[in-house]
Amino acid sequence: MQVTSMVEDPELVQRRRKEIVAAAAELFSKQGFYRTTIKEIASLAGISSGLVYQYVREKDDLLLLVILEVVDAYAREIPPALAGIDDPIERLVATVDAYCRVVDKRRAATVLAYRSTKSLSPDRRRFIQRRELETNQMISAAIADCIRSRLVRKINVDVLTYQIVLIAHGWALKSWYLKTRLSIEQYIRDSLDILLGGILTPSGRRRYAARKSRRK
Amino acid sequence: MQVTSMVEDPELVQRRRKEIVAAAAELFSKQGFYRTTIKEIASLAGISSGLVYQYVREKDDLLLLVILEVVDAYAREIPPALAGIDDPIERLVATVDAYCRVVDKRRAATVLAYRSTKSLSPDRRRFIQRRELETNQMISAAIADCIRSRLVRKINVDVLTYQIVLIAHGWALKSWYLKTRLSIEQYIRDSLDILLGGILTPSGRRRYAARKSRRK
DNA sequence: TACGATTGATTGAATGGTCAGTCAATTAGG
DNA sequence: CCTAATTGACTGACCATTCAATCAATCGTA
Repeated sequence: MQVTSMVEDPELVQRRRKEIVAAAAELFSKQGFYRTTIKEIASLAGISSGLVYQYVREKDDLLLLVILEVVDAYAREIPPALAGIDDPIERLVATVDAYCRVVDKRRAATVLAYRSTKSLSPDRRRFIQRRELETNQMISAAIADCIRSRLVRKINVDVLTYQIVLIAHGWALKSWYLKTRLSIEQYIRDSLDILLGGILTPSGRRRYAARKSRRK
Repeated sequence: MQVTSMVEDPELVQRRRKEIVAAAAELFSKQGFYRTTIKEIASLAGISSGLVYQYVREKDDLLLLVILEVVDAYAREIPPALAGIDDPIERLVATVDAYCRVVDKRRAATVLAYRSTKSLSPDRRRFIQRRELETNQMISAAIADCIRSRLVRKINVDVLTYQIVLIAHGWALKSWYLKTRLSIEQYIRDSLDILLGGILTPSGRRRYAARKSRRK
């Protein structure tokens, strides 16, 4: 599970790993995991191919480290964005905003995570998924808060949480289209407008309510 | 761009390709593109490895055919679900419902499409993206209809379209979590409830409106 | 009808290239 | 000098792709 290194000096291990993982992230994002060779990674990191294996046991380790980087960035960068915000709605908005911005900063890596999580060993995949759930937990908490204060009605928290996660990830996954039409600011604004403003007009609401009672 | 075959008889080509692509889809979904060998595909399809190359020029062709299958399924199966539905809201609901169900039937293949589209040549990737846009067009049309009839307010159609696409795809992408907690029927119902019912309570709406005017 | 010739499908062994991972030799710094 | 870090040539496996050989079906002709 843990990735082990042959080198003793922990400071050196940290520095070198950072360089290697950065190089790996760049190449994996651009070319994909399987099309990237250790030689390429090493040369981009400015070291020899053999040295990589002093800091990592196998190529798969690099994939784990790269994906972990992304997932941790989410967990690391969202909380500070909420600091000092009390109103539940404001917190929810800030969460969505922060999540989208973290993803925006790491679009390529986010897409990589989607492409490659399945290439991890089952153990490691589960490990990443657990981390992902921890991030989602922050979103769920913000939603639950809103419900507790009666600002949001009792919708399915899991489903809304994933809608938000997917809105954020969607900015990376579909950036080939979205980026040609919107800035991240507009995307966040319009997404929140749909989510919080609701989409129906008063007459739409009447129609929808009628439909619902008909279905009963 | 087109995938060519060495075999003359078009009937045979169609039958064999169907077998080969089905085998490829199954193995690519389970093991990923790069971990799957032509030998495995051939033996699952009940033929020799050499024969595969009579129906396909290279391994990459198989990936294109497999992904095309999925994307086409969307375009093929959504329209019939809308037949005879006139009310714009009902059409929108039916579109979301149909899309989610198509994805549900092809969860593994949908995930595969996300994992592997980047492994296609740029030309082929663009080709698939164009197909995807055609599918999205159906969703956008349903939304635009609702707006035209004043049942939905003037939200950003592109953004809402992608929210819906991602809700549908999300069922496949996050099925490792969602499937343990919901059935597809519940997922569709709860997603629509959030989307159409809106999430805010009256007091939430007041709060949100106040926030918006403050921002101006 | 019979049977050699032709065509096209099919097989699977052989080829060639690629790369992950290893290790003996070299370097640097303490 | 030691010792840990570093190099890069090397190895062994693996696998996409090719191709010579086989097989089955159909055709043409007597």
